[in-house]
Amino acid sequence: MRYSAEHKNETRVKVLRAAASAMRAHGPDGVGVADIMRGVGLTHGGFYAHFRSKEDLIAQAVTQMFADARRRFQRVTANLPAAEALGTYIDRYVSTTHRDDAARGCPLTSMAADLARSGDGAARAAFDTGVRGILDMLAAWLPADCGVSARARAASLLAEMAGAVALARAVHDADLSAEILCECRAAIRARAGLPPEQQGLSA
Amino acid sequence: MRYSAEHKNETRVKVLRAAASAMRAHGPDGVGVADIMRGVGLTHGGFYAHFRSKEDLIAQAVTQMFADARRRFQRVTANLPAAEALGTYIDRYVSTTHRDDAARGCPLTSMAADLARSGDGAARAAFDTGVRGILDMLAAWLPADCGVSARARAASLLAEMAGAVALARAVHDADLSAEILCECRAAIRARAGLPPEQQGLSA
DNA sequence: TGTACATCAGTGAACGCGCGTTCACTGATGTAC
DNA sequence: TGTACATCAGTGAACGCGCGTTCACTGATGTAC
Repeated sequence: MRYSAEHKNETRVKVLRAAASAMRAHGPDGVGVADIMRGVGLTHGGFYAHFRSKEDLIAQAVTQMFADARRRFQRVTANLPAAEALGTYIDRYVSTTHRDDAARGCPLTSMAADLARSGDGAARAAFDTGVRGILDMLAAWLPADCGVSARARAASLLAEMAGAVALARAVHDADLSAEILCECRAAIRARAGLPPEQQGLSA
Repeated sequence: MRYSAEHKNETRVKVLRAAASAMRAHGPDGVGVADIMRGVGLTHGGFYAHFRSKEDLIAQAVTQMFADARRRFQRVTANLPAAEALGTYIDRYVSTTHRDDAARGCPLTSMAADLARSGDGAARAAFDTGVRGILDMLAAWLPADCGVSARARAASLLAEMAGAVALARAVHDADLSAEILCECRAAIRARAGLPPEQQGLSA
């Protein structure tokens, strides 16, 4: 069946979004081409009308993941002043919600190890671009402090955020996992110059 | 050929060590049973004389990884006072050496994402034990500060250490990777109450 | 002490299985006349 | 306007391949007599 040009692009984007979600949840090697196509209501054979290979898909999906995460976040922080946007970002990042929803979360936490082991230059380049984007965003919200540049503080805060969520996901014990998130969130807020979270909002 | 009881155990430990290295470098799904056995000079069929399944091997290898990392570290910090041991731990952890040698490094950075996706209860329990061990070790070196418990500070510092190395490994650009390690190491040392590193030691 | 047998770590061929990829085919739609 | 043809997204069977696992077998050594 012949389809319009817009139809083809719509399908491509649907496959890309499905891949970006599934790969964040299960890793790039944890999802098959057939799984992704089935999730979009197609069969695996059609995949190669849109992507040269699975490697090509992974590289494009990495860009898609950062775009997804950024869009979701900007929907919440539009027009907030710097301190509030930063506080919102930290609280949403270092949360049980983010921990439990890797499919829609930040690629840093879910994809870093897979990409570190991968020889796929395009995917890694896309990852670098994504990391720089987040660092720039954080640095723009942060004033320099005690002679440490905003950029340096951004790198340090981002590392703790990503590490906290990665650890909280890996740890099986619910109390230990919650403890890690809670302590890290408090430390990160303090380091970012934000007031402590209000008590009583969480159980 | 019949072998002595010690021989069997020696083989088991050799397989376990080889698995612990290879899995940290390539992920548990990135190494095959046959690869590991070949690395020890045996064929794949003999594997099942030592382990019930690959899942069983992974769980035991996780324990082995933490033991390996701990032994390597204790060799360097034996009998050091707390502040020096802590400083040594941080400097070694957040380093290009550790970044470039995942096979002999901390399982937190290399295995967290894989275990988070895994349904293997035994492996995850072993990981929890390992995380608690590192947290206890760090907490013992850290005094409480500003009403924040040593344990809470340990969790926060460990998250940044693990996150920094994970990011530095994933990022492809050498400058960005080095920048992340350098800034995070400085921030972590400062937060741990240690003096800044001496300049001039690194190029 | 010497002999016959049992044991069992290790071998290597074989098995299902799922994966990424290929390919001949389909058929609705765009295009040329 | 109507007709013949070309296009190409999508189908589904088939392919090689590597993986985890099984299994009949080997043969040096421990054990029973």
